[in-house]
Amino acid sequence: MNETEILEKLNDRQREAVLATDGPVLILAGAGSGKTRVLVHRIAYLIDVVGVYPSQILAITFTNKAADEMRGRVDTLIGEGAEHVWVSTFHSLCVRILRRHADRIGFTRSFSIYDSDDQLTLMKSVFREEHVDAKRLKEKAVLAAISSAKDELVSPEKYRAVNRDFFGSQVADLYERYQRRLKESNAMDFDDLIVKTVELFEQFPEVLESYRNRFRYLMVDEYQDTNTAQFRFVSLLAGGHGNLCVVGDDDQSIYKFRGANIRNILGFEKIYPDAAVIRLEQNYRSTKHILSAANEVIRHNLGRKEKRLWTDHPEGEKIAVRRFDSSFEEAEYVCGEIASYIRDGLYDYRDCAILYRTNAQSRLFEEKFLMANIPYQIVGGVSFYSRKEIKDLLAYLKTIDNAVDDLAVRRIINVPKRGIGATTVAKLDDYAVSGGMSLFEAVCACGNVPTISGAAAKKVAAFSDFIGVLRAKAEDASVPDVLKEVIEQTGYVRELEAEHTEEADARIDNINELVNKAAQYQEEAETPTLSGFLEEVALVADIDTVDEGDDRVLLMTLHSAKGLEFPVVFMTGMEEGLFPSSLAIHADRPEEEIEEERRLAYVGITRAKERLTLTCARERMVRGEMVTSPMSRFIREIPRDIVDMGPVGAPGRRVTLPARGADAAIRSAVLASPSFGRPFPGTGERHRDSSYSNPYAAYQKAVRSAGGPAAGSDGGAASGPAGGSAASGLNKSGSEAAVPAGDGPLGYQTGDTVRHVKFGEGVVREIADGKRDYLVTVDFPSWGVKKMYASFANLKKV
DNA sequence: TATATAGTGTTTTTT
DNA sequence: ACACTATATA
Repeated sequence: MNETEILEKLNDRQREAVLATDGPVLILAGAGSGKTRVLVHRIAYLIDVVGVYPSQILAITFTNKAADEMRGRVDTLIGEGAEHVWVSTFHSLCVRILRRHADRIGFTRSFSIYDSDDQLTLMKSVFREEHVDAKRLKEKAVLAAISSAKDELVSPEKYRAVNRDFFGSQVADLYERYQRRLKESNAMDFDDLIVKTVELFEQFPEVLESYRNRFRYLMVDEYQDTNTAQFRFVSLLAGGHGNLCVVGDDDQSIYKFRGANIRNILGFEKIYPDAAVIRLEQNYRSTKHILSAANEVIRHNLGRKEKRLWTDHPEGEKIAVRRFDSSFEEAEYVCGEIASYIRDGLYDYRDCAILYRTNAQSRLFEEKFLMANIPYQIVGGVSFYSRKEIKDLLAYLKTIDNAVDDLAVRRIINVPKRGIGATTVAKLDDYAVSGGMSLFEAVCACGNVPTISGAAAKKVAAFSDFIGVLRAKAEDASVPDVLKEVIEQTGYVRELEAEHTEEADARIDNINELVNKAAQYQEEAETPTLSGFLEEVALVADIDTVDEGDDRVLLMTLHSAKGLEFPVVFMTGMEEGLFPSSLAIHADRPEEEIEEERRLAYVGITRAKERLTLTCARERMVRGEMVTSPMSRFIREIPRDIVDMGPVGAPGRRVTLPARGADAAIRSAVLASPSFGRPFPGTGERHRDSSYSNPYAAYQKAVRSAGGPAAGSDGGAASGPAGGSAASGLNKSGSEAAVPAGDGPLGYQTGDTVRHVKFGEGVVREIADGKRDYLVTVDFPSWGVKKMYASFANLKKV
């Protein structure tokens, strides 16, 4: 491409950003201002006009998803040679560097990467070793302190020097011990990946020099979220040539809890006085109303770089604000709205996203979506890789790959049960510690351990032989083959198959999925290795696995939503105490914390392209307790003239009707009904009903593993609210709700065979007349008995 | 050594 | 509400 072609599709500011190739550049990119576009065009310009080799360009992102997207767009725009541009996340880039030079800092190239579960396990072990009473000091609190220290590049020694109080010196001890254990296990935690790379660069200038020569042009995305360690890493790399282009938006800095240092972006010009500063303020994503809401909310923050996003898009719909009596009604409303969008052909499921502050909030929506048969995907929460069966199998791979990974060995030494109990393991452990060896070395030498009896020793020896066989196999087998061998030889799946429970079946599905991932890795990796696979597995975030092609509603936290956009966004749980979180409200320095929450609100609002709905509930269950909350201040910060308060009343009054999908007659009928304006009938009962929540858990597993509510499920949905006593309050269709029971409005009745879009044909068992909708029980031969609301199920008589 | 049970504490957000 | 831990028991 020539210069004109690259520049013609950009606005003035964007063009400026592309043309500022050399020296430090700060691009303040407001939400939706086309920053990825700028970065990709900048790369094209560097290669095609400036003549930089693709391999000399490095772009760093925070998530694999962002990296993949940029990779794809670079490939499309540039074509030939584009594959040599480095596009990577901080963490995977650091792993690549560390593997190459691991021996210099006392590790081998097959070092393990510990996730937060592993960290906790290790810290618990350190507590035991140090005889620390877990009642006095929490493992998680210590890990948090250590993590913050690492974010700030504070070593155990330095930590000790700075924190002289009791807690401080205790943590310093544990920090030191923890690091030693990691090193003995040839393992690093997430934070170490950055810290160790910085150490490598600082201790071995020639290594740093080689990377400085290699990467002549650096670009860092989401710069507002870099912590001190990442900042140092970037500064070191850019140190020679100074060609460092950072892109960020201080208003979207939402990772302070993870050590993100907003000063990195606010002070960029101080650190690099000759930096070119470019502001991208034209928004290409949202309507005028949505943008105004975002601008008005974020305006309440002090100490930000003044900017005001604008757009030439139409005004669009006003911001819908809906307040409900309970969180159940809130979920029902959102569900009903989405159903009506689909019914009216306005949007697809994939156009809609539900955002919330905490992962726990997803449950309510999930229940409603299951009932309504709406396809959905939850991002975050329990990760695929943190499931027991997956962690077990990965621990086998780690044991094969990195024999000194004590944590992995300990995890599988008696999985499946082979009669090596806690006592034997403790003896092996003692022997290992006294002999200064790893646990697995002790296992191999168990014949020499005097305290272990003959019978136990035999079992331990069998285990070490077993690993030996697997290791031999791993020498020349592919990753999926090694994994399959482990599954076969351990009988892991056979054992699960024998259980014949839904949970076991879900676990088997997960295992198959893991084999698929291994096979995919083997296909795609340049030089596939066990370490490489384990690393890829360790560094994926849940958001990375979201497939744009699937037609489903996405549910995720506001944090996960950063960088994404959707035509329709619901921001839910907009209540004081939840969002902003009560932890922020009652923090030592509340103003600061509230500002971070406000930035989170800003991120949420700016995800919406066309429609934005903010919902809140007067009452909701929080950890088993009913909590009453006022509406979030962030709603109040939006000017009233761009807010649509709903069909009846204003926020603060009872608003429980859908804005759409109900005509005037229906509306007045519902208004007149005795249930309107009173606590939702039966919600409390329903939630206490264990038949509702328990099967749901199993159902949920099946759903998650199969990627949608339609697959892999059976009886779960059958145990909905008993007898339809608490009918769906708000459904999409007024006409169905208003007509009395009978086969007239539904077009079928008990005994009829009906067709469902997902479950196929089934026989109607029961039609219960709920308050506002019918609850239909259908027996699907291949899926089991299901209860569903008539207006959502869209059943057709056959 | 493995399992059932009662009691305990916990959560904001995540690479 | 839920998961995890310590304890008792087979």
